[in-house]
Amino acid sequence: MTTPPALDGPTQDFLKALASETRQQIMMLFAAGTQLTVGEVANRCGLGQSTTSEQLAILRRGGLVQSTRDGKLVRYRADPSTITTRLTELQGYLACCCPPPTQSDNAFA
Amino acid sequence: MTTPPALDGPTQDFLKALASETRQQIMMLFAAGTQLTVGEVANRCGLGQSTTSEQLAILRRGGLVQSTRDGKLVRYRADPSTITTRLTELQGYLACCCPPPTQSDNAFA
DNA sequence: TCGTCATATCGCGAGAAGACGAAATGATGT
DNA sequence: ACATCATTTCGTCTTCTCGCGATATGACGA
Repeated sequence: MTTPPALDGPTQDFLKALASETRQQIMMLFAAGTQLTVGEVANRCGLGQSTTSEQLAILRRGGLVQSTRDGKLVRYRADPSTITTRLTELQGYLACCCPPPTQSDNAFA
Repeated sequence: MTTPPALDGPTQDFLKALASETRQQIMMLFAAGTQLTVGEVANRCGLGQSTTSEQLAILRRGGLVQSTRDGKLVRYRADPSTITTRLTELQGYLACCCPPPTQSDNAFA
């Protein structure tokens, strides 16, 4: 009862994944459809191998990246469709906290 | 060099503010332009008074809520215009991590 | 099967975040 | 000025997160 509704699980994971500067930097590496292995990501952002693997797993849970096995490598890339979905959900959530900006957003005290 | 560009400060604060279930619940209380005092928020989500004040401060830093002094009370409410701004910035950030999708899945508002 | 390479998982220590009660600040009424 | 009420700030504790190295899993080639 003391728990008003919050966000659903997937959107939770999405926000948590994004709420880390390290993971934001990782996401930047996937600009323009770039695919990278765990090792490549680790090198480019100066993180340990295990750390990188863990952070990528968090990003995957959040729907920000996808992964594919390619032999002994695992290639990660951005997951645009899920990102768009989550972003839309987030907008919907925030929309119900925001009065419609059409008219009622007025600042007279 | 090991630090590729991340998000700017305001968007950082926005994401961090949102990445907490407690704060998400608080935001829900401000649906439809509702204004609430710190004490009211504390009661409704079963948190201590000081905790609530601190969480509201984080939400304010993130641009999610505004506050106004009204006598000895402080009334908090959602900050729709800033929310919209931050959300748009976030979309822009994520857009550059997403390959231009075949334009079939683009939910740009 | 065995060895090797890439990735994932485990265990750990350091630091940040969350919640609380107590004390400080600010505003109002007497 | 003083008392009072709402809020903020402070000190503390507990819990979670981040990064690491070490170890386990999985895939390939000899």
